[in-house]
Formats: sequence, C-alpha cells, structure tokens
Amino acid sequence: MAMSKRPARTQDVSIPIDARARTISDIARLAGVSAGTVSRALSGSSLVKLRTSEKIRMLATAHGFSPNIAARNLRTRRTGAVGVIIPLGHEAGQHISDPFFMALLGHLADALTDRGYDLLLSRVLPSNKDWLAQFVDSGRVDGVIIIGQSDQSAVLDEVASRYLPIVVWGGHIEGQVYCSVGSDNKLGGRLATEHLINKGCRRIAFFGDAAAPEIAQRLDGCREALAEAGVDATIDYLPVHLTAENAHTAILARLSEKRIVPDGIVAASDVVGMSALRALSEFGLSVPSDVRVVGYDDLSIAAQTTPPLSSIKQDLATGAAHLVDILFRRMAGEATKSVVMAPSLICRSST
Amino acid sequence: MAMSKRPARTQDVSIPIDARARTISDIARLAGVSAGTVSRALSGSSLVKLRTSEKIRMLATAHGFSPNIAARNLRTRRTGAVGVIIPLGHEAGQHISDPFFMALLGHLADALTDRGYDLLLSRVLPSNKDWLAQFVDSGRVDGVIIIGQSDQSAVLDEVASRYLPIVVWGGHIEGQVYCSVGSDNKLGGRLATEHLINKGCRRIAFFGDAAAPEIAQRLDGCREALAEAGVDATIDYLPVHLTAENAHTAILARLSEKRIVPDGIVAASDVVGMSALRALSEFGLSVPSDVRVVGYDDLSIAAQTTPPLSSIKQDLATGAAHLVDILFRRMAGEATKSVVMAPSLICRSST
DNA sequence: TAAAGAAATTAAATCGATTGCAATAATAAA
DNA sequence: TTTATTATTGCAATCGATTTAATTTCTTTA
Repeated sequence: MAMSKRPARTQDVSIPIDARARTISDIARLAGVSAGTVSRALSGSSLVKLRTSEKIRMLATAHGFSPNIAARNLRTRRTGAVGVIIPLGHEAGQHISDPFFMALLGHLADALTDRGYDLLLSRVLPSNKDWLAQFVDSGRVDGVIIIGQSDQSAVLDEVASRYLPIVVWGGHIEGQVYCSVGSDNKLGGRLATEHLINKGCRRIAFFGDAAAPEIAQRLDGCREALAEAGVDATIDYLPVHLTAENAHTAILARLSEKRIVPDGIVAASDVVGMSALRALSEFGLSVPSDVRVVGYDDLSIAAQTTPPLSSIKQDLATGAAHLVDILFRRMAGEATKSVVMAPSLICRSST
Repeated sequence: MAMSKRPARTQDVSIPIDARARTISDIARLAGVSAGTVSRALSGSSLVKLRTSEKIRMLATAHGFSPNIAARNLRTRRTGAVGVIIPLGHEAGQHISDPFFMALLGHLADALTDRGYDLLLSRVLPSNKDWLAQFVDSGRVDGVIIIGQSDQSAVLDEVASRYLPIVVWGGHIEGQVYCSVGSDNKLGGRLATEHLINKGCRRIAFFGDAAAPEIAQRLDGCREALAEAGVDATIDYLPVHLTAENAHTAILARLSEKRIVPDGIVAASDVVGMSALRALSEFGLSVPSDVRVVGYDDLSIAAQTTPPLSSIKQDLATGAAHLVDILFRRMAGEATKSVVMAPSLICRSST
C-alpha cells in the first residue's frame, strides 16, 4: 500500500476514533510524529522534547493504549517475567497446594511484583531429563526459581552450568553446582531433637520421608543430636509422605503396632506434626504430658493447632527475598554464592 | 561483528556445533532447507514430506532447540498464557498465601498445565480503577481468571463488557455482567446453620467479615435458616478478618466479653474455624460438647484439626475445571453463563 | 512424451516495538 | 549573518517465528 506520507488531517488529533489505539503507530499518526518518537516518549527517554512527550502521553492514556508486550520482548530480548517451577519428582502425590510451597510462592509473588516482574508458575512432573532445559530455552522468562530440588539435583547441575539466572530453594548439598537458598536442615533437626531431650524425652521418633534431601538432612541432625547428648536415647524413623491424609494413617498405624510409644516426636513438616497431634489425640495420648511434638517450617497453621505446635522456623519471607535478590544479581551477570539460613526453634505448648 | 553470511561448511551437518542452535534459521541451515519448512515440520504440518520432517526434528532435538516464544506470540497474536489475578481490595492484610487462594490456585495450575498453557500469577492491590484494563490490554495473556471479586465488581463489569475472555471465581451477584463460577454461598450458610440447629444449638454465632460479598451471602443464608427454622434461636455476628492471627484474637476477646457464650459457631472459613477451636480450647470450653463449630471450604487442614472440623465443602477441583473450561470457551468467542455449584456439608467430630 | 495436477518447498511479507544512524530543526557562538 | 553545536525527530533495520502466495519438483494420466 502507498500512503507513505500521510497528510496531517486535523480531525485525527481532535476527534478520538472509536476503537482504542492498538499499536504504537496509531498513536504516532494521531500525534503526527513517527513511531520511534512515540516509543521513546512512552519509555521516558530524555531525547524527546518535553512538549512532544507530554502530548504523546496524553494521547496514549486517552486512548487506553498500552504497548504490545510480545513485540517488546522480541526486540529487547527480555521478557519481564520470572519462572517459578515446582518439580514434583520423588513424590507425585504431593500436590502443588502443599502449604509450604504455597507460603513461599506467596512471598515470591510479592517480591517479584515489587520489582515489576511477572511470575510464571509451572508445575512439572519430571519425566524426561529435558524438562528444565526446555523451559529455560523457550525464552519465556528472564530467570528461573526452582522450589525444592526434589530428586533432580543432577538436572539442576547440568542446566546451571550453562544458564546463569537460576536459583533453587533447598538445602545445600555437598558439591552442588547450582546456587541455592535454604535453611540448615541438619541444624533444624538438631534443634528440634535437643529441645525434646532437654524436656526429658528419651524415646524419640522422626516422622517424614527421607527420600527428599531436605528431610534426610533433618533426620541426620536428629541422629547427631542424640549421639552428642550421650543420654540413653533412641530414635525411631517412620517414613511418611508429606500429605496430611497419608501421615495421619501411617502414624495411627505405627502407634497401634509398636508396644513402645515415643515420648517425643520430630515431624518433618507442620502438616505432619498436625496429623501427629490428631492421631495422638485419637489414640488417647495427651500432648505434651504424654508425648511432645515438634513440627517443621512454622507455617501460620502451626500456631493454630490445639495445642499450638512448637516448630522449627524457616523464615520464608527473608528466604524469598534472598531468592529474588540473588536471581536478579545473576540475571545481571553476577556470580553468587549459596545462602544457608539458620533455622530457629519456636516453642509452643506442644512441648 | 561481521560473519553475516556463514559459509555452508559440511561439518555443520555431521558434527554438532558446540553452541546450541538458537533460531529456526540455524536449524534450517543445518538441514539445508528454508526456515518456513522448519517451522512447519516442528509444528507437525502435513505439508512437509515425512522424511524431511523427521530429519528436521532429529536435528532440533539433537541441538536442544526450542523456538522463541516471544517471536511466535508476536506473529500468531496469542500468548499461550492465562493470567490469574488475586485482587486484594477490601482486605489489604489478607496475604496471597491464604490457604483457600492457594488451594484453588493449585488446581488451576494443574488444569492449565494440562492444556499446555502457562499461568501468569499476579497479585493486585486495586488502587486505581485501571488495574484490570491495563493488565488485559498489555497483551501478556490470552485470558484472565480472577479469584474473588473482592469489592471490585464494578471494575469487573466494565472490563467484561468489552473483553470476552475473563472469568471470575466468586458468588453470583444480582445483575452482574461478568461470568462467574462459584458455589451458592447462601445455601452454604444455610446448610451450616440448619446442621447446628438440628444438633440442638440455639445461640449461634457467625464469625467472618461480611465486607466481602461471599461472606455476606453466607451470613444471609445463616439468618434465613434461623428464620425458617422457627425455633427460638438468635445469631451473633462478629466481623473477624480472615487471617488466623486476627481471628484468634478477636474470638478470644468476644468470648471473654460476652456473658452468654454461643453453643454453635459458623465460621466463614476453615482458618477462622481452626482459630475458633483453639480459642475455645484455651477458654476451657470443649468441642463439641459445649460448643459446636462448622468451618467453610473444607480445605485439607479441616480434617486434621483436633477435633476434626465439620465444614461446608466447596469442590475446588471441579470449580477450577469449570473456570478453565469456561475461559477457553470464551477465548474461542463463545458466550457462556455463570455456574453456581451446590456446596455440601461434611460432618466431622466438631459438631 | 507431454501436459495436467498434486505435492513439497521457498521467498518474502508480517506481527509491533525498539534503536543506531542519519537528517533536520533549534540554538549558541563567531 | 554565517557557522558551529546541540537538541529533536525520522528512517529503516532488527528481533525470530509464522504464513500467504509463488515456485519448483514429482506423479499421474492422456
């Protein structure tokens, strides 16, 4: 089509057309300038004369114009979005709505929104080895946050070795290549156990599935604490899944089957701890007089159980802040080190 | 840098170059065909000869190629992403990590992933009237799901009148323009109340903030049930926020202040119900012998409290399925009607 | 064997915003 | 008034995949 040089008809400026202006050229036409100038004006470039820029901005808001993101992304080679991935490797049953994931996700959403970034949520069942590479290479996001290494640390290492902007929530594993943020799970397990020992517990049980590396580390800490305490204490490890329903059934079964009931329980998560409280109550045992229970994570539900649940607190708010901060530093090309936060014991009535 | 036209060295085909193929033209060059053919081959078009197509696909996987999404989005004028927005209008304190939001979000993530769509999560504090229009017009997503109308139904109506692919989770409000999916909150309130009345409760309390339309409808149902039952029963409305901490404090305060303690409690959510259980226990009242408590939503935590909490179940899985189904129908241009699901009573030991 | 038709492929336009470079307008200095 | 500078603006290339229309290649049939 011709019309290379449009005659500047006055009504274009004075009478707003019915349809909203869709492209930057629409606005350019209305303002009687070129598309480039509009682009610069809307991005606040100082190259544009103030009066021109004001006129353009007025037209833009008047016509409810907002630039096409896909076009901008293509040209600028960035997306303004960060991917948050929850790999459900070892435990397909664990649903995305697990309270811990969700709490962390909430904080991440807040932190990313504050920086003007979108959050692309993706739940992955890692079937092939390529799930992460594919996601990263599709160019949908500027960076990736992975919640929980699950059993995928090999995949994480491989991708992290060539793709910088990636951060993982999880415990620090010996020799990992990728950058992680998490709390010291071994210390957490130790804190819980020492607390129980101090309260006089001698038959301690650990409820949680050590297939996940974080949980395994907590169990380790548990055992270390027992060994160091030097008291005549034993540990009983029951691998229960992290869903409330599973945990409850498994715990009830264990209570009925064992002749010796534990007098202290370290739960691998608050959800498990809550299930334990319920199972104990159904079994006719009272907390904390018969059995003491410590949860893990200190989610908001921990304070609302009856009795309120003592728990090992991981500070998810600062954790999320770290994740986002590190991710942005990596997106800027900086190499960063992993962060290990110290968990702390929150003591409530369950111990 | 120069290197505008790379000479077609033979090893390009046989020996995979170190760097991964970045663009569709890279693959085209390797395969000795044009970019268009590669595009068609990778999208499974029947226009391409089988042998060519196989060769191209092999090269693509061998070089870990995945097409640039931004470019595709620009050309096809669709994004492959759906926006999920949580407007926090009436209750700035209510964090995104509210278990109900998160549970629904989890189901949505599953349903959208199944359809090959991304989920763009956005948390909005509606300060100006334009928050939704801006989001919709930015072209980041093909459709929008809003979780909870909050106090923004005017905004929703306005945008929905010109932008088809939008669905809202929430109760049906008289005269609304937008399409919504939700459960019958009035019926839910009624079910809870009738249940309590049947159990012999006469002094019933409703805990929850009726500023949110959903909650107001539940309270309405509550009152209707009382009126219809014709028994000499009263209701006591305590507006508590939906966060556990707030609810717990407010409920404790109310229990101490009133001379007459309720014998039945309808909680506006499971979180509030849980807080009520704790407050009652701290106050020395036992559930259900002194007071009966019904929660709302029937989240997974409801089954794990002590005692397990009776609750009004909203089926979030089918709710999410409806939301996504309707959204896709609307994205295809179809006009759809709102869905109102029937809630049901799940009876546990708390009543 | 040639012509007609179908199948496979290519070339080039397109999506809409950004940006380096060139061109022009505005201003200051000579 | 002319030239040198600087402040604005326009032009056109670019990002990478998709897709229409045109072209080439291969079959089939007369």
